Amino acid sequence: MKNMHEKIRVRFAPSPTGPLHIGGVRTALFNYLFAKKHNGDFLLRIEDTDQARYVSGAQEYIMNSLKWCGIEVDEGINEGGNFGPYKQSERKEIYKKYIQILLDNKSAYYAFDTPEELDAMRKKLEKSGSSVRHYNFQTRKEMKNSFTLSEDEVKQKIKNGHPYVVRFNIPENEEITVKDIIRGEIKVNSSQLDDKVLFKSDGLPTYHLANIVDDYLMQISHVIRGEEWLPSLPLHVLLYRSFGWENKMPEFAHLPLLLKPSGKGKLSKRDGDQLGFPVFPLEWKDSETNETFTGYRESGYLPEAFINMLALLGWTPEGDREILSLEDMIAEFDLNKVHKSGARFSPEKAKWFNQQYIINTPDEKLTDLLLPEIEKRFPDVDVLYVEKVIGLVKERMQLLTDFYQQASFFFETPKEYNQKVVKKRWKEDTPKLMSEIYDILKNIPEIKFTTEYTEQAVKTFIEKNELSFGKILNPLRLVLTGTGGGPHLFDIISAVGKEETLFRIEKGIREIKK
RNA sequence: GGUCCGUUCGUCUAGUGGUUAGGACGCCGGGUUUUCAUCCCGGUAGCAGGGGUUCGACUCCCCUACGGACUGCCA
Repeated sequence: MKNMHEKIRVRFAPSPTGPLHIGGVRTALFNYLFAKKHNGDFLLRIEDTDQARYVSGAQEYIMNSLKWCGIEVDEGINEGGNFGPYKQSERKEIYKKYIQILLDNKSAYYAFDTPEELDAMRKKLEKSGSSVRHYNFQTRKEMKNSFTLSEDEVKQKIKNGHPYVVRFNIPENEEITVKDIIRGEIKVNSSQLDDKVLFKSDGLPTYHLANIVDDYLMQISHVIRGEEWLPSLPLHVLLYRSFGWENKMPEFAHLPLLLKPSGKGKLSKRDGDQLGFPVFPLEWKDSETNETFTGYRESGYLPEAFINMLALLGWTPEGDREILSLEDMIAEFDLNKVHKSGARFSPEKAKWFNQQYIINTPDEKLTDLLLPEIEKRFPDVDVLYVEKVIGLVKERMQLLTDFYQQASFFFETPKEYNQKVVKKRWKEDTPKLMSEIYDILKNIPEIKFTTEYTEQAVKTFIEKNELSFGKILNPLRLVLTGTGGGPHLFDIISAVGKEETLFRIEKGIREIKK
């Protein structure tokens, strides 16, 4: 099959039925990577043909999510383009025109069955033990449609405003071979397919019709979507044929699904909050239930880490490299290297990616990201001081939000002391030793209160008195930070300054008791 | 139930007939840091099972098992 399209054009076509979950983000990302790799266009099309499931705010949420991820849309509602409108609810007239073509060439037909009648038909088939439960070449003979009703009856019903749908006339016993870039050739017999509704009684098309018409009209060259669409691929191919567009048919690639971290099934909306990790890129508030779902952004992930992690779920670049920028990914992306099987999402690895990115992000940039929130907690902080602190603690942050527990003692005197550390490090003679350190530090002039100088002074004291380093350094750390860990001790001392250091030592001696 | 898709360490994966089956996360141990983290070194652990094809199968074919998707006037 030759690709008839001179220009690569792909689309991400979500339904605004709620927040985009990370599987959707990955689909968008792969579309974007593929487009950019081949100097093509990436379009965003909103598929809102189901007004019953429409959720307000979802469309904006989708756009904001892509933006946060650094996925730039070339054509869409906000960006414009020559193939609009990019929202299906605004394309009603177009679909009406195209469904008529199918009706005229007998590829589609009218059906008048009520939901109850359809339900009864399916129940009956199930009860009879039949393997097929579809509305198809067989069962349609017993239902109310263009095959069982006379042409006049059909016309009359429509004229009288009787609700109807338009169904696809699937041929009987025809071997259909479809090609998927990731999975190769797939063969299906048309008798297994059902006469899908293409046009609903509310005057709007279903996904299948709208999708094919729009992809054709928008000159989409490659359809890259989730694996859940694979079963309807034969139907879509048949639709292209019925329109006579087979030579303009896009190529298809069905992406493997994202699975739960443990247990069965694909990742779902609920998993995140139950298992303690986000499934949405951005925070989402459900306006109906007032529930809030956390997002990667709010949890302290860097977008670059987030998309890097996502990209490697189902795709591997050449070589052993795992840390890749968006540009790297574009350069390396290859649909043929996308896997066939579903990938289990790992929160642990997601954190690891984020940590790598935090470590490699310049202090200045991290400061920009964190400053607004830091200022809320500690008003009047000095920007340069914050930047310095970030430099000292960033390698022990997995999430941006870890900053507060890692660095609070740089901004405020410890309120309490970790009892485990107290027990282990605070001995009988510690208060006396601490007060000696107090005196030493007190004698250092303000201007010489640097990391190097204070360190030298304390070490000299230790050596002169033939003490162990741990005996001094550990309790000193405790009074300064309240805990047993953290950056280099003398970096902390010089950062908080002479006055505060002395105050903390004095406070520690006074408050810490065994 | 039916149709289709899939199956390499716990997880993400490399691997396309001949490899000591490689890497990463996690976990464990060691070193550096007299702290924690980072970093470095080492260890742990895998081709779902059964038949073929072949001189030779993780790689090709079939069956079974398991997993997944779909089976709506939802996408």
